[in-house]
Amino acid sequence: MHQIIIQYINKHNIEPLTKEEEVLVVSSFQLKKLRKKQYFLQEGEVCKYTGFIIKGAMRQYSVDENGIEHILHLYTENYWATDRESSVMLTPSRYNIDAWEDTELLVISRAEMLELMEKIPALVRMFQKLDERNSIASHRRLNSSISSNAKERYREFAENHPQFIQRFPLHIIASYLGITKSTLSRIRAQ
Amino acid sequence: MHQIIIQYINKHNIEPLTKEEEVLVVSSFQLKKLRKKQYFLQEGEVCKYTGFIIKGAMRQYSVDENGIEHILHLYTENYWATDRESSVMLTPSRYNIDAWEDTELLVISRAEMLELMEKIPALVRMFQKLDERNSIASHRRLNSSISSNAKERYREFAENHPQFIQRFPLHIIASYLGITKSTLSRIRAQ
DNA sequence: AAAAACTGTTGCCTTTTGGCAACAAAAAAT
DNA sequence: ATTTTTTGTTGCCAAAAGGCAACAGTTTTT
Repeated sequence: MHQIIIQYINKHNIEPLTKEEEVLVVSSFQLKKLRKKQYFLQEGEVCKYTGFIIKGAMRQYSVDENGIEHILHLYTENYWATDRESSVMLTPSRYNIDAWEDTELLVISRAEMLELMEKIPALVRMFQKLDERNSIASHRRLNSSISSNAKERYREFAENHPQFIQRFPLHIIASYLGITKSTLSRIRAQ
Repeated sequence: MHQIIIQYINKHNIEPLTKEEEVLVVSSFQLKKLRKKQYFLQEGEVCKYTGFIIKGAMRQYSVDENGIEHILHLYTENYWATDRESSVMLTPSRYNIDAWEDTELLVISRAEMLELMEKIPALVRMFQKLDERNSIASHRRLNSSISSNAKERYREFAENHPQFIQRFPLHIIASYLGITKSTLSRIRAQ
């Protein structure tokens, strides 16, 4: 179980972790299991943990004043689930994160993560690379959002995230793209 | 001139830079002046440099197949201008970055930046903080983009970026928000 | 096995935004 | 000082997407 995250860290570094570092990592993360629909984070809470998904699927969303859910992030295996803003600034989150399927993740608090990063530079390098990659992905998503119509956005999404198409229903994907499920259905039919 | 970036780095660290580190920083960045409308980066080029803006304003945009510009980022003093994707992956950029006003920036290549970061941990910490802050800002912008209508997006933009309202005309801001200037004008009149 | 919940599609009407053009005022360039 | 360019607004019409509801098929739950 914890081997998965060791392999994941090693994949983002040239030198593999030492045995001591592996022991540190394993002892710092706790395995958490969520049932489908169970919350990892509810709006109004301060986000205290980051979770690395071993198995399953999750979603992060906000709910507007009309009760409509707006999905910002979808997660499957090897994704890190958190609300960074709440975690860093210690403010109540405006987001919810819950399990779309039964899900297993390795969870760590921010304080422990910071300690771990002090002790394991490979972890720091890994997160630097993830930040870089996420920054690039965000940038592309933003470009798509302001310069493409709904049909183009769906096409790009399908190209870039075929795995999400298989794991999530169309109304979830529609929300992630900022459109309604009936609009998405019509777009697919064109 | 270079003092500004020294102060900026120090602001993001607890301990100030040593004299040796300051000398290293100063000798690694070159001052570059751009006239209004002059490119920092043109689409199709690999982005070789990052620029820290000392004075002026810039914008980053893509141009669609109909020749319409879509603005992704606006920059003023203390912002870092670059196309990270092109820079990291060495691919031709799909974006343009140009000066909206006469602009002065301190410029460094990626290779030199990586060397400098090896030598100056404070720089690494600064960029980690910037990545964190940018990630949070991106997240908020994305949330706004998919869950708010144009009027709400403009209101949030005006609250969060009053300085941009003063430096950029409404058609630039409209494009940044993903709407047309006539729509923005109507929204403002409501 | 049956009932309930979920998913995806489609019809019809409304709302939001886009497209285009014209205009006036302000700012910039000459 | 004059001309040119830029900016912001507004009218009118078109297009894209939303809202709502209903339906059929599939999946999940009991």
